[in-house]
Order: sequence, then C-alpha cells, then structure tokens
Amino acid sequence: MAADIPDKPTLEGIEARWAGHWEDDATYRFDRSRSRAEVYSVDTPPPTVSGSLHMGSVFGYVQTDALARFHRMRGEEVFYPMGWDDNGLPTERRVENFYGVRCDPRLSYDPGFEPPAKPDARSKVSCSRPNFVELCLRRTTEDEHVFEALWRRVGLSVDWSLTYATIGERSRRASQRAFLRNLARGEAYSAEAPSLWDVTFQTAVAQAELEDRELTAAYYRYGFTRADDPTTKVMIETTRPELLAACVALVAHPDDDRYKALLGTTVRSPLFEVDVPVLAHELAQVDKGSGIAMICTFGDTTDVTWWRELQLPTRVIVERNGRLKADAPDWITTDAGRRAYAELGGKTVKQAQAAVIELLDRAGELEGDPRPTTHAVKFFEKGDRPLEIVSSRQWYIRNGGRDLELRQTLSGLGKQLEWHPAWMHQRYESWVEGLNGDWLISRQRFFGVSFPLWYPLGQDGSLDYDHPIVAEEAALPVDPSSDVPAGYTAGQRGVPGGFVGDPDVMDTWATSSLTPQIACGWEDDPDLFGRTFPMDLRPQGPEIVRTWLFDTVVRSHFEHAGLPWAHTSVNGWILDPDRKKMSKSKGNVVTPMDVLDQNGSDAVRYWACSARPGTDTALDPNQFKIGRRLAIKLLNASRFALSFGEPAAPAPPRDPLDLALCTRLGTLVGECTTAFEGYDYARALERVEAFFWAFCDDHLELVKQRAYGEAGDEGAQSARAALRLALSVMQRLFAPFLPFVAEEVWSWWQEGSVHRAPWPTAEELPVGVDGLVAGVAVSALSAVRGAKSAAKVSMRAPVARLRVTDSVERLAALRQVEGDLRRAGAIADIVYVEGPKGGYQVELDPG
RNA sequence: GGGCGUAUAGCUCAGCUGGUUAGAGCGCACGCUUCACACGCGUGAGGUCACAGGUUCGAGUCCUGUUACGCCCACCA
Repeated sequence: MAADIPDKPTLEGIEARWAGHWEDDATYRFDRSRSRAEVYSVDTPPPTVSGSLHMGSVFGYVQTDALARFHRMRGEEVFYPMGWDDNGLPTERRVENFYGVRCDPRLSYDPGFEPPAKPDARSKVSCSRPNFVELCLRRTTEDEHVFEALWRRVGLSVDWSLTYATIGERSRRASQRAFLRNLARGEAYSAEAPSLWDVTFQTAVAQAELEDRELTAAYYRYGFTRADDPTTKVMIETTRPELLAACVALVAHPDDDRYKALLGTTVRSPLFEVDVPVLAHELAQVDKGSGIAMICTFGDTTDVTWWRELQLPTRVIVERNGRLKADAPDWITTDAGRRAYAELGGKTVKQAQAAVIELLDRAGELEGDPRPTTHAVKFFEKGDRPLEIVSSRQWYIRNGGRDLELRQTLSGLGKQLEWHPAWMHQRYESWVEGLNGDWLISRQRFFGVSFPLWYPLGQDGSLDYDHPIVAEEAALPVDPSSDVPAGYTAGQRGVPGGFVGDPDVMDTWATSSLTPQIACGWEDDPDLFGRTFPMDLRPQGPEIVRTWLFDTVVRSHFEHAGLPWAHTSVNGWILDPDRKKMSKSKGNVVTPMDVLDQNGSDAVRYWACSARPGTDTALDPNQFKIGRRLAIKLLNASRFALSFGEPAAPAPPRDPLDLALCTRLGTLVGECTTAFEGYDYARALERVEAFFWAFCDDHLELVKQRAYGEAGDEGAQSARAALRLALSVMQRLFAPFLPFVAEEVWSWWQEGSVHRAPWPTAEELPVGVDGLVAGVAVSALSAVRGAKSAAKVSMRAPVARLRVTDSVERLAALRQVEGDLRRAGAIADIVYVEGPKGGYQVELDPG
C-alpha cells in the first residue's frame, strides 16, 4: 500500500497525468441509458471562440464544474456537453483582421482563393461570401482547439464527445427548424420598419445588443418661420441639426400654453424652406429645450414613436453607410433649399453637422452660442459609431415587446426559474419590463445561419415578401443562396417569375437561444432529448441575462410551452486588483494559460470557487497561492495519515478523540451537502477547507504518536481507522474543487476515480459522541504551545506540569484525551483543578 | 428617473434564520531543524462591523434614511 505513495509528493505534472487518465477511462462520459430522473443536465455556455481568453472565462466555468462534479458524485448522471459559439459578427471581425480580407457578397466563389500572406489591415482583400465563410470555419476550428486545451487543463468534467458548434450542421438545422415553426405559428414575421442600424457593420441590430455611451454634444437653437406670421419664429433646440433636412414636424405638449395657438399650423424650416406641421403629443416635454421638438426621420427612438403615432411622412436623408444622400431629396423644392442641401450631400453625419451649423450661422439663423451638454447615445455594443435609425425590411420574433399578455407570460416563466443567487432574477424582470419592440433577428452579414427562405420574383421583377417560399424541414439545413426551393429550377434564380434567396443571416442569439435544443438533440435524437430535456442548470454570466437567457426562455416557451431548465446560476464579474472591471483596453488582462502554468489548475480553481455565487471578485494572485498551498497540504497530510498503515482489522474507531473527529466529520458533510444543494459551492469549499486545516494542525498533532503505536496497539488501530475515515471524507469533499490533487491522493489507496466515488454521507461515520473532548484538547494544547512560544523554545520542549482550571464537565472531557494531550505537548504531569473558568498554567521543564 | 448588489482588521473575504470577549487567510511582528509538509509549524499585534436614526433585554445581523463604489433597466428632442 504505502509503496504506491511517493516519498516526496508533488503537484508537478498531475494535470497532464490525470487529464490523460480521465480521457482514457471515459470518467466523465455520459451514460445515455439513464432515465431523465437520474440525469442532471447542464446547458453549458458556448464560449465565443473568436473572443480573447481571459480569467473571466475560467471563473464561471470552474464554478459550474464544481456543481457538476457534486451532482455526479451524488449519483446523478451528469449530461455536460460543450459548445463553441463561432457564428456571428465577432468571428467575422476576427477573420477580417486575422487574414486581411473583406467579404464582398457580389463576388462569386473562387476555389483557389488564398488570403494574403501578410495581412494588411488598411487594404483588405475582397473575397466572395463562400470564400469568406471558409476562412471563418478555418479560423474557428483553430480557436476551438485552443479553448478545448484550456478547458481540459483547468479540469472541466465535460464529456468531450458531446460538443457542438453554433455554425455546425446540427445548430443550423435546429435554428432553421425553430424559425420555420415560429413562422408557421405566427411567432416570427417580417416587416419594413425603422430599426437601429450600425453604419460601420451595415447591419440592423437588436435592442439587446445596445449600450448607452455618454457623449459630449451641444444644443443648437434656431427658428422655424410661422406661415401665418412670417415675422415670428418658433425656436427649437436640437443636438442633431444635421437632420434638419429630414424634419417632418414640430411637436409640443398639448397643454403647453406657449404653443397651443400654433397647433395645427404650419412652419417653414430654415435653410431648406420645407413646410412642416406643428403637432401635439403627450411625450413632448415642456421643460426640455424650448419645449417644442423638431421631429426628423429618424434622429432617435422618440422620433420613431412620434412618426408612427402621428402618421408623419418618411423623409430619409441618412443612408446605410452613415452618409447623407448625395442629391437633394424631392421634398426640398426651393432653389435656396436645394443649394443648401448641396453643401451636405455625401457627407458623413458628423461632417454634415458641421456644414449645417456653418450654413445656419452664415444665414444668421443660429441664436446664441451652442449650449454644451452630455447625453447618452445608443451604440451597438461592438461598434464605435453611434447608431442611426433606418427603415428596412427585417425579420422579427415576438418577445412580448409589443404584446402585454406574452410579456406577462415570459415574466411568469422568469419567476418559475430558480435563480442562484435569487436576486439575479431582478435583471431578467427589469429587462422584460423595459422591452420596447419585438426581437429583430435578421442581420445583413455573412457568417451565420441563413434564413431557410426564398421569395417569389414577380414578372415585373418585384419581390413578394408576403409569401416567402419556405424550406422543407427534412431538407434542413439549407443555404438559400445556393439551394433551390422545391418546384423551381436553379435557372430561375433571380429571373422574373423565379425566385431569390433571403440574403440575410440570423442574429447569433437566434441560434444560441436554442442551445438546450441543440445540445439535447431536439428532433435529431429524440431518445437523448427525452433523457436530458428540459435541462437542470443554465450557468452564465450576468451580462447576457437579457440576451442568452431571456431569448432561450422565449424560444422554449414557443416550442415546448415551458422553461428549458429548472435552475440558472449567474456568476459575478472579475475585477482587477484595483476593483475595476477587467478589460482588454485597460491592458489588465492576464492570459489564463500563464496563470495555470504558474500556479497549477487546482490553485486557480480554488480562487474561482472561493468567490460567492454572483459576487464580483477581484483577481487576487494571493488567492492562487493559498489554493496551491492547500493542494500541497492535501498531498502531504494524505501521505502522512496513510503512512501509519491500514488498521489490522476493520475495527471502527473507539478512542474518544477519534470518535469526536467522526462526529464533527458528520457535521461537516451535512454542511457541505446543504451548501451544494443550494448551489453555494463557495460555502462548501470554505467549510471543508477550514475543517481540513484544523484537522492537520490539531487532530493529526494530537494523535500522531498514538497512531505510531506509542500508546499501544488498540489506540493505534483506532487512530489509524479514524484518520482513514477522515481522509476518505475530506478527499471526496475536496474533489469538486481540486479535482487533480484529490484524484492523486485518492489513487494512492482507493480503487477507481474519486470523481465517480459516492458523495460522503453522515451514515458512513460512527456517531453519538460528546463533541467536548476535541474542544478541550485543542484549547489545552494551544495553551501549552503559547507558553513554549513565549519562552522561545521548541514545541518539543518538555513540560513539567500543566495545571488546568475548568468546569467539571470540561475537566472530565479533558481526562478522556489526557494521553494524546501529554504526548502531543510532551507534558509530564497534568493537574486538574475545578474552577469557574478555563485557565491554564504551564510549567516548562527547567532541564 | 426606477432597480439590484457591495460597504466588517493594512489587503482579500467569512459571519446562514439577531444571543456570551467579531472570525479566517494573506501581510506584519516574534519564535521553532517538531521524526508529513520550511511550498512548513507555533504564538501574537491589529477592527468606533460606511454614516445617522429606530425596533429589541440584546443589532455586524432587522427597519428607515444618507453616503461611496459597481452594475442593470428606462421614450436620454
């Protein structure tokens, strides 16, 4: 037995060794013969493989892994797949920069295309969409290898035979199938409507992808001329004077006495000389600016509301590339107006603003100086130019944004879900409350899941958007740009009377919102689906509650009329040591592999698992050291406790101190189990860690001489049996957190993997012993240590006499452990004195 | 504007349903060749529990308000 235990145990190399064994032994392989009731299934977040690896990636995944390992040891069959989120804009951007290419959908496929040997960010080489998609696939395959290596290194107990990619065939099939069913049931629809538009990426974006950024701006004040009284002007203030040419109305509050008389009249815009009506609307704020607003199509989302509710005309001047239309629009009819517009045509929004100000100023129309302000402007979260609003045809999925009943249903599903921690539910609720439109899922991009649709082309060349030709489910996935719909021939593509494919791709969340269906084999593998869905746990980061979590609930509600999982755990943020959010731009991101190399996987896992669920946590290198120390201590303590040999007979512990240890182990097991059942891995770790250090410092010190045999055979047998029980329990309790070192020490004396060993229970342990003995023994030993420390002598220095003053009960308990105490403290004589309070007098041996 | 979270020793954090002198680790100080571990062990110093009220026999813990930091949401001319 002891021959299997290294003399000098070390952490070096254990990650590679055990990762290899786990792979060879299929330790984490999902057993699909188990029923749904026996399965615990985890909807693992597919990491964005084109994103950079950072410690935040490790943080949440390790916490989830600890939960998964607990459930596995409890006897549940853990379904723990891993996905790769490789479709979408992040990959496109990465591929553009990595290879120095740009997708031009007008080009046709070039089978021999190779990207430039030296990518030049300033002059990217154009390639066709199929070539571009090929490069995306090539890049993501590489990225996925890097991610898998990291996950294996950090010890995630996923079943690596269960992987999927969001651009993979199964994902595309599921996305298209779910969309077609949404369409058939009326849950998806297309519409021509104003939507938020990113001029850099030239795609529509969804509400969930917005973020506000504070920008400095200025209010410009100028007047519209009253038609009934050309000598009087109606002053407005705006931050977007460049949209003056797109003005369709002025709006004031109906109760605003200043403007009541104007309502229903017409005013003429400066420079462009366009007549617009003055109208009333409740949303106009009396105390904002001059109290009367210039409505343009479209300056912001309020303009859209007014435009819709007041049925105003559409006057678009900003094009999809973020520049003003080159030629004067037809609603500007005067020569002066058209001359003014000629100064703006073709300019970017920013340039146009400067030009308009210049024109207004020259014409003497500006009143006063610009009034500086800062205001929040909507940006695409991945973009760096403000969003514009353009009108375009897009696909939407209903999400309650314009339907109170659906919104309430989805809100109710959020309440049914068990949130860990519970207060994270608030994010979901406030998101649902604030929805202001349906979910825009179409993107004018290239690397994503196509819409499985074609549109009939009329004899006049017009597209019939109202009667899309849908793909057959059996044919999925399809690519409408190359596949031909049933009933047509390839030659009919793009010709009158024929068809055209939908050119757009789905928003990446339209696929990610189906990860439970994709991972569980929805429709593709009904047997697996029946054993794994609905899933047990959705772990995720807090920033994507509004996207990934909410969207997944929406899809599951439509497709399965219920929640896709029972629980969700939301992890916190990683903050750098200055308590700032980690971000690449601040240069405070460290590479996870380096951290793992320097500290060891278990040490990094210790750090991650020390963080309370949902709580923001500083990246503190100190925590790695503490974790590493713990792992090393587990090696040494295990080796030591096992070195006394096996008890001769399978006799249970009999010594009072050993039995007290067993009792406290039982309490520990209860605490850890309760904590894990409540998804509080951190509390479980804290408990077993504290117990383990006390075990090493006190119990091991108190019993080691007895375990050597210095107090006779019976005492030795009891000590050895108790040490082994304690070791068995603690090694298993540590296994979810420190899987490598736990497996290492377990392998020295046990059969099989600790990760498939049963989670410990109190029933394994002898019970019914007064816990007082451990406490009195430890406090007496501490007193002796203190005296020796004060005298600056070795802990082995002999003590002539220890005089203990204490209550009758505590003295009685101490008598039961007198032998261990004397040996541990090298105490010759112990004197017991009944007294009011615990007190110790230590007489060191003068010799 | 609405909401959530955090605030406890120099640092990182525990403290669950209110109950005796508020805990841990790191760091610091002083020691210890102790036959598992010097990547170790022992001992110790260090805290008006953010602030102000209130409830209670008793508040770090409950209530009200305030402040700071982080975050979410909002129709932010």
